Amino acid sequence: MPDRPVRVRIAPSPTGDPHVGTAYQALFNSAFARRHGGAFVLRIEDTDRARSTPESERAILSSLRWLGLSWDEGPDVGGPHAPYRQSERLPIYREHVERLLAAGHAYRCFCSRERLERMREENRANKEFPGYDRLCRGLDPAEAARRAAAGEPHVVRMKVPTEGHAVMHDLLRGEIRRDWASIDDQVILKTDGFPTYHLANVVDDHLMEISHVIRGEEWINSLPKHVRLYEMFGWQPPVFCHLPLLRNADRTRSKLSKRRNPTSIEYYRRAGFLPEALLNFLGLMGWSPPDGEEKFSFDEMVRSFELERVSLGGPVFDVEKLRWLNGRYIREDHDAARLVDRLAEWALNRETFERIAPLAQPRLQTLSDWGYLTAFFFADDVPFDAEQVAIRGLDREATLELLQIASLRLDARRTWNADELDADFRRLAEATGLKLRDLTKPFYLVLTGRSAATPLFQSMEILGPDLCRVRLRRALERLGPVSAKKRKQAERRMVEIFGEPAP
RNA sequence: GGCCCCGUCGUCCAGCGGUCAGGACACCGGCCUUUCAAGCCGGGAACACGGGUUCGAGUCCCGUCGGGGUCACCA
Repeated sequence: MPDRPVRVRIAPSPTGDPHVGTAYQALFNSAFARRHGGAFVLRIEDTDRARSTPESERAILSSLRWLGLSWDEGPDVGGPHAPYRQSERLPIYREHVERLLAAGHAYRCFCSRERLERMREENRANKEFPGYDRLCRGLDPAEAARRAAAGEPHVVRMKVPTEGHAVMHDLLRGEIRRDWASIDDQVILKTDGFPTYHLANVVDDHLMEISHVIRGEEWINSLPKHVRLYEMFGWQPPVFCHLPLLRNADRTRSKLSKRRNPTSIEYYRRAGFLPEALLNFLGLMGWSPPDGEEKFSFDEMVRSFELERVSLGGPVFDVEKLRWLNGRYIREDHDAARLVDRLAEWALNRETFERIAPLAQPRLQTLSDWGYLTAFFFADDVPFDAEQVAIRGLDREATLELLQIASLRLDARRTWNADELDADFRRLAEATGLKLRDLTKPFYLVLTGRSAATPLFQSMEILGPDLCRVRLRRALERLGPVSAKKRKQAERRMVEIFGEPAP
C-alpha cells in the first residue's frame, strides 16, 4: 500500500437508471475511505456523448443519497480537484493526449469505422486476433499531424507493446499476467474530441490523487492498458482492487441485468425497501463482519471493514434474503409511530393521495371504496389472472408481442408523464390498427392487477417508471418467456413504430 | 472461440494445514397462538473432480470440468 492518504472514488456513467451495482461499488469505496480516514470522491464519467444525460446524473446522485451514502468531493459538492464531471475537463485530456503524441506513445489513426468493422469481421472469421491491425501506427507523425490540422477526422490511439507480457497487481487476486500480443492499440481520444474511459479514467485518477481504485471485476481486462498509461505518463499507479460482480438469481448467473432482475435503486425505493436495509444487504455481498452479525449499519460496517475480507465468488443478488432483512429493520428498529413516519416518507402521504384523488373520486361511492381501488399504487407486484390477458381479435402470440413492444418503449423513455404515455399508446394502437381501449386492456391487468381501474396513463405516471417497467417485465416473464429471437423482432418493431432516438 | 477472473449447503457468508465443516436466507417439522406473520426449538442440505505437497488438506501447487467477465470511437 503506498504511503499516501487514502482517496477513493466511484465513477458512474450517467447513461441510465441508478443501478444497484453502482450503489454496491459506492458502499465499498465509501466504507474503505471512512475506515482509513480517507476521502471518497464521486466523479461523473460522461464521456459518452450519445448516451449521457443530465436526468440520469441527477437520478444517480439522488439515489445514492437516499441510500445514505455521501461523498467528500463531487459535481454537486465541489472540491479541490473540480470539476468532477469529465465533460467539463476536456482541455485536460487534450493536453495529456498531446503529451503522449509528442512522446511517441500515441498516434493518430484515420481508419474509417467501415474498415475497422471489415477487419474485425475477417479476423474473427479466420479466428485471428480481432484487435486493430495498427495500420496507422506506421504513419509519419508529421504527416499525420498535417492531415489532422487539415480537418481530417481521426482518433488517437495509445501504443501498446507488441510482445512480452504485462504484469499487474490486484489487492485481492495478487499478480495478474497478460500477454501484450492479446491487446490492441486502444483508442484514447475519439473523433468528437472526447476521451475514452481508459484515458479519462487514468488521467483523472492521477490528478485527483486516487490511492485505491476499487471497482468491478469487469475492468480487469482493461487493466493492462491502464497500467501502461500510468507508465507512459511516468505516474505512480494506484492500488487496484477488483470486486466481484453482482449476479442474477436465475440459472444464468450472469452479471445483474435489468432484463432478469430489478436493478434500479429507484425500484427498490418505490417497492418499499428501506435504504438502510438495502445498503446493509449490499454490504453482505462478498463481505461479512468478523462477528458474523448480518444486520449492521453503515457506521458499524465501517468500524470493522477490511477490504482484504472480500470474497471473490460472484454473489447472487437474492431478493428473498433482502426482503427478510428489510423485515427485520421494520420490526426491530421501529415502534408503531416511527413506522407510520416511514410509511409517510415512502408513499402514504398527503401529496400522493392528492395526486390519486382526482382519479379515484369519480369512481368512489363510499370513502371505503378507496382502499381497494387504489391499493395497486402501494404495492410492489400485483396479482392478475393470466387467462384474461388478451387483446380483442389478436391471438396470444400477437398480444405478447405488443406487451413486449410497449415494454421496450417504456424502457427507452427518459421522461415519464401521462401525456407522453398517452401519445405512445395511441401511436402503438395506430401502428397496429387497434382501438386504444382494446390495446390498453391487458396493460390495466398487468399494471394494476385489475381489468378496471383508475385511468391507465395517469396511474402509470403516479406509479412511476420503475414499478411499471418491473410489473411489465414480470408479466412478460410469467405469460411466456420471450425468446431472444422474438425479442429482437419486437425491438425492430418498436424502432419502426417509435423511431430510434428515445425521448 | 482466445484471453482473464472465480469455484464451501439451492442462495449469501465463516473457515485462512489438525473443526462432528459453522451461521443466515429459503425449505420441511414442532412449539406458541383467535388467523396470519413474528418468535422459539428441531431437521434435511455443501467443500466440483483428479492428481500431487504434507504426519495431516475445504484450506498450498498442478490439471480437468464448471461458472462468469472481456474482446467498441460504451463505460
